[in-house]
Amino acid sequence: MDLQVQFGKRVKELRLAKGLSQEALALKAEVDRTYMTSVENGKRNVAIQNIGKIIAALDISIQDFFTTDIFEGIDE
Amino acid sequence: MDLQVQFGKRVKELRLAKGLSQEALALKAEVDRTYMTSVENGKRNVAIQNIGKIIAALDISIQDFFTTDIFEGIDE
DNA sequence: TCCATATGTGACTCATAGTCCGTTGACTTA
DNA sequence: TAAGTCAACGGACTATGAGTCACATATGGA
Repeated sequence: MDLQVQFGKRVKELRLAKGLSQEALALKAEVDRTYMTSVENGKRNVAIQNIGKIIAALDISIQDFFTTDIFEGIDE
Repeated sequence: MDLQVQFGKRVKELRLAKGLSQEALALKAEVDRTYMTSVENGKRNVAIQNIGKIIAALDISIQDFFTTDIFEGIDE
């Protein structure tokens, strides 16, 4: 599985756990709603600045964000 | 401190620990030599695909890469 | 049925990610 | 004095990510 796909899955997982809509999270992260949609669906090769914004909006540390089975076994 | 700066520091730290030159790591990660320099110096807003390539070239898991004090306290 | 909320998609512009050519300076070894 | 390795930088270039929009779809409630 592609890393950008894994990233999207993780974002969606954490967003749903917080009971937020894509739009609410996008607002908090200061990105466009449709951009957030494509990130969650693994369509975007997100750059690290936006990764930081999104993780911060999820109220989780970088460490905790990446510490999950989703990121086991990167194909690349 | 900026996330892309923290990322660069972490890459450099792990690269030196492995005794690799920037060029050797760049070759392994399949990115440009000059690009690796600017990444380590926090000048690049690296996209997640290249983050994956670089971390893989460092022979470390995503989890372990981000589990370090360097990533404590993101300003964003 | 109508309306609001939530999500997804294709296309677009523009800034920049990333490559490839080279140079320079610091350091090391011969 | 070379001659080599390494890190950093720069200019020019191409590929692609950032950011936005119109529009579509699905759902649930009044």
